[in-house]
Order: sequence, then structure tokens, then C-alpha cells
Amino acid sequence: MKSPTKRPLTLRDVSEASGVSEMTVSRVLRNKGDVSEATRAKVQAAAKSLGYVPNKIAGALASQRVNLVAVIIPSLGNMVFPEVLAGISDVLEGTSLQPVVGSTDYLPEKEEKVLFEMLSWRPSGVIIAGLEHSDASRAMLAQAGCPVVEIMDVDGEPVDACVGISHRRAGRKMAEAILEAGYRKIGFMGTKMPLDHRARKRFEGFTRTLAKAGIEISDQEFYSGGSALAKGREMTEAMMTRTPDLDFLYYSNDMIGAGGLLYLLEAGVDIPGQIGLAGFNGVELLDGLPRRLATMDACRREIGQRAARIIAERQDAPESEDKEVVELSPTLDYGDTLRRS
Amino acid sequence: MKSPTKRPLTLRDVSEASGVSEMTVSRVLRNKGDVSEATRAKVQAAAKSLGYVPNKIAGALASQRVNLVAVIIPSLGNMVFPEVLAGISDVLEGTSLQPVVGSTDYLPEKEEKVLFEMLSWRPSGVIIAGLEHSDASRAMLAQAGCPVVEIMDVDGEPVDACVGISHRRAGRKMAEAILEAGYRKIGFMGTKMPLDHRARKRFEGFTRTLAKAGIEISDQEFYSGGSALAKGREMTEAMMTRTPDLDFLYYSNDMIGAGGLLYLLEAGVDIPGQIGLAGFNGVELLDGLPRRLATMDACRREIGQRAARIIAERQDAPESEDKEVVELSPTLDYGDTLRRS
DNA sequence: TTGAAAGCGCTAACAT
DNA sequence: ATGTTAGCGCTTTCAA
Repeated sequence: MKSPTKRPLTLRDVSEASGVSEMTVSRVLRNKGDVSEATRAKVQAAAKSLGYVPNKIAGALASQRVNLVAVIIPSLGNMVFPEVLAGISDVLEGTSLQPVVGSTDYLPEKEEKVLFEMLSWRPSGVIIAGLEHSDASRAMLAQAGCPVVEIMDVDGEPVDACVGISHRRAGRKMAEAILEAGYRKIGFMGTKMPLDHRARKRFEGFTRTLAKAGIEISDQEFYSGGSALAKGREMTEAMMTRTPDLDFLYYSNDMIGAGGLLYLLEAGVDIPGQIGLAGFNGVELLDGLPRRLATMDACRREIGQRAARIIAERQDAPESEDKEVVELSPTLDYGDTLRRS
Repeated sequence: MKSPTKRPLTLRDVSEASGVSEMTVSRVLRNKGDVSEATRAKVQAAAKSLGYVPNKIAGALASQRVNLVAVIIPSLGNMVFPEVLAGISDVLEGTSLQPVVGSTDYLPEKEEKVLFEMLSWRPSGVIIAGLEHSDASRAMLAQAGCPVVEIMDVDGEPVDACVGISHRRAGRKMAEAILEAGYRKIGFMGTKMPLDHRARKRFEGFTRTLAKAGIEISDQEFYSGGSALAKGREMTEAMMTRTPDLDFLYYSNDMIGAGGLLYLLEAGVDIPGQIGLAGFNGVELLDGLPRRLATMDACRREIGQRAARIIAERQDAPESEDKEVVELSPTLDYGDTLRRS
């Protein structure tokens, strides 16, 4: 079945074992070109019994084709991104393309490094989170020589294609729902945002809409690191102590929102009567909390699917060449923590 | 700065632009061999201004060296695995190696496919979750021609190296703590386990230890799919209705344990007096719940680090050739839901 | 239906 | 310190 060789096997080994030319062996192994059933069987038997694994490096070099799609995201720990990846896989599994994931930890320099590294494998496509990149990264993307899809966000200028939601609009929509429900003393909690552009845009959309209604955020707090659930709890306690008359808390993500929710429930606060609550993302993980937190889903899985579909379609298609922008619409979920107007 | 070329740039382009031979350009770009400061500068300037990105495919083929480490895990959605990946990255970032992740969805056939795919890129090492693989997968691993580290579990026969904990022992340890604390009517909830070997081993270690004390599981329930938090809540409600005199609930993971905890707290149950609770994993995500669930951490990050270190060390080292098995010891965290004896 | 020759873009090994 | 030569293992192209 196998012999413990040190040198990896090559086409030549299969060729010799089967008495068929390398070229024909190659054809069989790739199901390309016409090969008689007889030789096909011989070759497959030989390949299997030797335990031959083709060398894609050589194959890629010779064919100038790599079936890899570079996927670059900020972090795998964030819940959000595995869902995007799932969407990408949904679509790519039906093709010969394979996603390869790299993460940037929200650091532009690391993004640059990861991007460079991945491009040096000459992928068939790039899917990258966000529209904000260093100049060097943008240059690389522009030169990549393959389709590039920027995802999650549409508020900005894509290099090539783009699939996402408008976070500004999402912030605005949430503000509108909150105002309509009659809340007026609003607190905000979120991550420190210098590098989380999407959170920043939501915040901007949110505050701008409040401002138009003549309302300012009454209190706010930012965190970084640590367990989000615990942070949400702590920040909420601190903020309610500092500003006891708040009637609404808007969290930049569901995890800290859940922490706040648990804290307030224990404190016996009437939700959503005395205080309303909302998060962002629609994290399914949290189904099962005592109350369903109001939230807005970010269409994560669909974003992944659409992005992958764009890459897949462009493989065969001629150079399409218009910047394709797909804006998805997040839906507001009132849950049990935001009064309906 | 860049010119919108269609053909990707090659070393030759840089060579011509800088008036330096391809070979020397290559040396500069890899910091290999002695190159005068003058030419080094010229080359770097040329490369940068052209926006040259080296072609690793060609490089890998020529040098027979690939700086990729294949990492194969069941799922990215599981929380557990991103932490293992973080451990791997911790270590690999200090080297020239790069992790490439593939996921199997707990399906042996998919594992086989992913493994084949990754091996065809001739990686410098393989890190793969679990000790149970199809025959074909084991054969591929044995033939891989690079270090292979099986992780998470040590209860079995590794192909090569192995880093993990004994899940049987973990189950036993938890059973001992529960018995010592005086609990006797014990319920178990977990995933359906045909393919989750580690959960199965914990369950075996657990029940076996109870059996030695003359105790049998009083009730049990298995689930699959859905939000774990919600499932934990539902299953707990169902089980407590069915078997109201249970005094302990052992969950096969922290998420369902958290769902159960939330349900019981709402129901006004005295924890850990009337009923004790424990999960498994030590998911940091859950810090911030009303009570800290008793759990046992699975040393996930350290497993990643140790595995990566083994791969990294074997790069330069001669063929070491003894199956290296690293067994880590999970620590029991009593949290607030398990009485101390 | 099958085979032979010529590279893909880079690097190891050997000159110089 | 720099250049030359010969592949790496496959696939493309063309011939048989």
C-alpha cells in the first residue's frame, strides 16, 4: 500500500509504476483530455497504491493557475468573522477554489504583511475586510492581478468590488428606532475605535442622527481587551452609577450588550420600560439569554456568500472591469429590550 | 510608483530596472549571501518602486522549501479552536513559518480531502486535531515527509508527535470532585458524540469513575446544532422536569452549561447547594455571567504553542524520530457552581 | 489516444 | 561580491 519513502513521490514514480508516460498520468490525475479507460484504470491504481499526492507547487507554476482565494480578516476570535468564512465556504465548496485565511489583529501593518504574503502565492482572488487600508496595501490590491472584494462595509471607495452594509446607515437606523420609542437620555458603550472603522461609522451615524433631533449622547465609555461579557457588565454598572437617569444604552456589539443586560436584570431594572438596550451584530450565540437583546444583524453570512460568488464568477468571465458594489440591508431586531414605537 | 501591468512582475523585471543580475536581486530580496550596500539599495529601490511581489510558487519549487504549516481543525465556530490557533500564531510569528488553516466540520471524509489538499502544497509541518483519522488520512500523515503533531487529545496512538490532555482523565477528575462534594444524583448533557471523540472520552472517564463509586448517571440528553446557550437552557428545563431530584448537572461544554445556569438561576434554584453544575473548556467568553460556572480548562492556547514549537524546532533539527507525546494537565475551576469538598 | 519538448519563475551550486 | 548554469515537478503545446 505504501512504502516509507523519504523523498515525496512524483508523477514520474507513478509513470514508472504504471508504465504510462508522465503526460498521460498527469491527464488522468486531472481528468483532462481523452484517456482510454484501460490506461486510466492502470494509472489510478498505481497512484493510489503508491499514495501519490500531486505537487501543487509545480502544478501551479506550470499552469500559472492557483485555486486559492486569499481571505483577510481582522480576527478569528470575533465570532463575526467565522460566520463570514462560513458564507465564503458555502459558495466556494461548489467550485474548485479554496479559501485561505489570514488575520490582521486590526493592525494595518499586519494587514500589509499578510496581504503581501498571500499575494506572493498568486491567489485567484482576494476577499478582504474593510475599505480602509494603508497606501501600500491599496497599491498591492490594485496590482494584484486578480479580483479583489472588500467586505463588511460600503461606506468608502473600493479598489475593485465591494460587498457589505452601510454602518453609518445602521447607526442612523438604530438611533431613529430609539428616538421613535421615546428614549431621550442615551448612553453609549463600545470598543476604542481608532482602528475599528466600522464601529466608528456606526457611532457617527448614530450621534449625527441624534444631533438632528437635538439630542446628545449623555454618557459614553470605551474599552479594549478582556472578556466582552464582563466588560459590558462593568461598564454598565459604572455608567449607571455615574449617570443614573439614562433611559437607553447602545452597545457597539452584542457581547457587551449581553453583559449589560445581565447586570441590569440582576439589579432589578425594568427593561425595556425604565431602560432600553440595543447591541449590534445579531450574534446567534446569544440566543438563550433571559431576554433577547435588540440588535441589528450585519448580514455576515450573506456577505461571505456574495463576495465568494463574485470571485467565482470572475474566474471564467472575461475582464468585467466595473467596480461592483453590493449593499446589503441590515434588519433591526427589537428583541425584548427596545420598545416598539 | 506603479504601472498597471497585466502580467505580474518577475525577478527579471527588477533585474532590468536595477541593472543587477537576477541572482543578486534574489539574494537581496531574501537577505541571503553577501551583497554590497550599494547594490542592495539599488535593488530594493527598484523592487519597491515597481511594486514587485515575489512569486513564492516558483521560489518554493526551486528551493524545495515551503514556509507553510498546515493546521487542520474541526471548526472555526467553536471558540475552542481560534484559541488554539492563537497559541500557534504566538510561536510561529517568531519564525518564518506561516499557519494555514483548514476545517473539517467534524467529518472524516472532509478531513481526508482537506489533508490531501494541504499536503499537496508540501507544507513544512502539519498540526491536526484529534487522534482518530480514517486509514487513508493516517497513511497520508505517515507519508507526509514533514513533522506531524496531533493535538487536543493524548488518549490514543499518535502518528508522530502529540500534544494535548487526556479527556478520559478530565472526565474522571470531574467525577471525583463531584462525588467528593457529596452530589449523588447526576445528570449529563452533551453533544451527540459519534464523531466528537474527545467529548466521548470525557463521558467515558466520567461514567466509569461514577460506576466505581456505585453510581450511575441518573439522566442524560444529547443535542446537535442550534445555539448552544439556548440548547442548554431547553435541555436543562426538560431534564429537571423529567428528573426533578437531580443534584448535579454535568455539561459537555461551557456554553450549554451557561444556558443551564441561566435557566436554573431564573427558576430560583439554590446553586450550588441544591444543584451543582459543571461544564468543560474554561471559555473566557463567559466571564461575566451571574455566577462562574465550574469548568476544567483544556489548555487550548498552550496546546497550540507547544505544537507549533515542536514543528519549529524540527525545521532545523536533524530527524529526531521518537514519537514525542506532551500531556498537559487541565485544572479544575470550581467557580461558583460546585461545592468544595 | 498518446508522447516529446519546452518552459513556468525562481534558487542551489558552482564559477568568477 | 556577483554572475552562470541547471534544474525543481509539473503542464502547455505541438507532433505522432
